[in-house]
Amino acid sequence: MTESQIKQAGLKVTLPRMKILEILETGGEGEGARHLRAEDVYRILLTRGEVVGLATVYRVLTQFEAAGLVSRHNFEGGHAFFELERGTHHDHLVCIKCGRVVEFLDEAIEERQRAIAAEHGFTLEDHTLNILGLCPNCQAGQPRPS
Amino acid sequence: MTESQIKQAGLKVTLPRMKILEILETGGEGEGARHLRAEDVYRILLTRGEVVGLATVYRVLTQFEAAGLVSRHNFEGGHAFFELERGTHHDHLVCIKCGRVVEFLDEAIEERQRAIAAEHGFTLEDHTLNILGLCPNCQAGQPRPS
DNA sequence: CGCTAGTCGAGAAAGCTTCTCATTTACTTA
DNA sequence: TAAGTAAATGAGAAGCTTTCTCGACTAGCG
Ligand SMILES: [Mn+2]
Ligand SMILES: [Mn+2]
Ligand SMILES: [Zn+2]
Ligand SMILES: [Zn+2]
Repeated sequence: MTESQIKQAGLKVTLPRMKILEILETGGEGEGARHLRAEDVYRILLTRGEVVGLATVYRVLTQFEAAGLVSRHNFEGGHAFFELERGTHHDHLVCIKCGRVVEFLDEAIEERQRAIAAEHGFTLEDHTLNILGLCPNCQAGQPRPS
Repeated sequence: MTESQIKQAGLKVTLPRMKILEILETGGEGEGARHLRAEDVYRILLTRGEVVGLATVYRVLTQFEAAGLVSRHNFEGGHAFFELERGTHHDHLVCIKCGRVVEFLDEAIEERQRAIAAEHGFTLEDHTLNILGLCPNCQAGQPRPS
């Protein structure tokens, strides 16, 4: 339940926080867009007539990240994407044309990374792997912006 | 030789371009810092008393990238890093404390990525893999900013 | 040497993100 | 339920990296 997640994070249960968490859960509109920019979250709130400041969206997303509720990704292009943390690590396949994101997990790659960090005497804290290419739609005709 | 590289790219051989290329080659000062931000390149130029505009640094780095002379990386934290292109692809192990960068190439990982893109019907255009952790120095006592 | 397209530097501007601060709100206590 | 208080909010200013604009300058060519 969303309320308890916020409480657990040591944060007050406020309307903006609940709305933002709900948008991250449902992906906003019909689309199940799991990876949203702060601007996307803000725009969805506006569409619904909710009055939440953009500064609050950034602030809350950053707090949720610190609390482990969401994770932040820096795909190519500068702006950060946020997604609800589901406890299971995964990496991303990103379409460079329409932005579609497919998630995957490959244990062989994970294992090689652990080995590589160890070989160089590094501790392994985190990693980011993004595979960039064209999705099936975009290889064919018109991209459906999905 | 640096001049011919610039010419080959279809660019005029100008002083700012040669200086910037030279900095990317030598890493600026004594340190062989192979991964530099635009700001770093600009600061090294200033240190040497060279008068080159920051806009020119960004413009030239972008041109070099388009020409295949340098590659651009977006490690965590927003700003881009540039390094001289040596023709051989590699990924990066980055120290989250001192910023030290170690390069590596793992054919098993490369192969798995090709397979994953194919499984999902994506073409494989590019990928970025950054392993984040603490380097040996930073695990021990004081980090030497190397 | 002179032409011209390409390039430069400086400052303005853009675009994303964070900060400031007066006002409002959630939670605690009575 | 009514205060009291610390936390949170919203609007706009500000910060930062990167890009754009434009008048001045220059490399490359004949
Ligand atoms: Mn994801
Ligand atoms: Mn490198
Ligand atoms: Zn696509
Ligand atoms: Zn280190």
